Amino acid sequence: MSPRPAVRPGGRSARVQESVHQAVRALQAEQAALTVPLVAARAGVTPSTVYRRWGDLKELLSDVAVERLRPEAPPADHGSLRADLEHWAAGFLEEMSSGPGRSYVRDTLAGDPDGSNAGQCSAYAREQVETVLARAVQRGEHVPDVDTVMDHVVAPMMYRALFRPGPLDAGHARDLVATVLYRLMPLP
Amino acid sequence: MSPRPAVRPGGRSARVQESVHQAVRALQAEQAALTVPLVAARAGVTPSTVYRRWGDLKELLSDVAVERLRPEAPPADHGSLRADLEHWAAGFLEEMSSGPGRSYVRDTLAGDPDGSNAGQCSAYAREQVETVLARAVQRGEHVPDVDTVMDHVVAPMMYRALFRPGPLDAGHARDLVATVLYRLMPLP
DNA sequence: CGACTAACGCAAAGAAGATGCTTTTAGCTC
DNA sequence: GAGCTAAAAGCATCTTCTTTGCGTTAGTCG
Repeated sequence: MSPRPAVRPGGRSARVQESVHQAVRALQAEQAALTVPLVAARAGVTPSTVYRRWGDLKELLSDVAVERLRPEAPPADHGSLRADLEHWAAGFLEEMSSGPGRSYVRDTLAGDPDGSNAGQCSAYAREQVETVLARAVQRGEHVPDVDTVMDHVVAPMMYRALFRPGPLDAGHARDLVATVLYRLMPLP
Repeated sequence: MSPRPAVRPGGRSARVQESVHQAVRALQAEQAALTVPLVAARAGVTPSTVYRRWGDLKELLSDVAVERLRPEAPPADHGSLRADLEHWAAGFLEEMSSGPGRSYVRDTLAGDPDGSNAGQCSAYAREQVETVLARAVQRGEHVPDVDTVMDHVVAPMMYRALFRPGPLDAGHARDLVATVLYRLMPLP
């Protein structure tokens, strides 16, 4: 969340921010070296503008990364809580354990002095889970607590993505969902 | 892990590495600005030495951070699996959610291109858990799988420490342990 | 529509990072 | 344990990034 003062969000400021973010994404896509002067040049902006608004490259990367982690759509409806959760969890694990996904999460954490971007990242996942659970409630299903899902489905996947090298087993997502639904569900 | 080539671990190299690590810790303790030249000066070494061995500041910080995350002693023995796990988990949460602890974990992740330091960080926790479980087996207790504990106790705590701002509830650690022991234990 | 001010551009100064070459010294062989 | 080899550290220099003061532009509000 940190265009530093976050004031004056309209007009030129907004254009500059968008232009700079876009420049970062472009350079990342090209595997190019990533420095403030290069980003600024690509964005058609002077370096000092970037330094003044973001402080340093890490914070800029954190802002760009958290933006990329924003879900593009609510989780698909597969007709049941279990199916919804399994599909969403599989997709989440896929994204977070991919090369780019790992980078985005690490960038988010790295350039985030006050933890607000990390919080936002977690909030995105939480919203998705809440959507799935709310839908299940509408169906009359018995659902677990959001925090239970965060602790026992989201957290284990994120932990493995961050702390374990190597590709992740997709079956793991399914197992975690099954564990929550059939062993951790509060009594009806 | 990564003094770049990691070769020649004796003599001068070792002294330089220790001296540089110590300089980083000293500057961190003083809240001083942290740059390679400053660290080098404090360590009585030329900056180019640091650049050649660690590549950049982030990697150096990662190495120092993972070093600080190494447990100093095996978990205390409190006479039962539950007590051992609860105490260890409480301590772990305390450490990871403290200001410095959070920084160490973030530094570890940030300057770790190949994920080896992150892996080491996770391995430390895993060793501690294994020690607790092995002791319980010796006592004849029925114990959960290490991976189950990692997924449902360690991961949730780490997730909250990293992604949620604000202090953490110590009772949470206890709850997670109870959940694993009484709801997720594989049948005897 | 005019004053106010946040945000940007520009340029210069200061600090950090990179690199070729030399010197030291750990580790190995005989 | 003396000499050889090459890894690692020192040194000097050059490049690049970062910071900062000041003038200008352009949203915003009365």
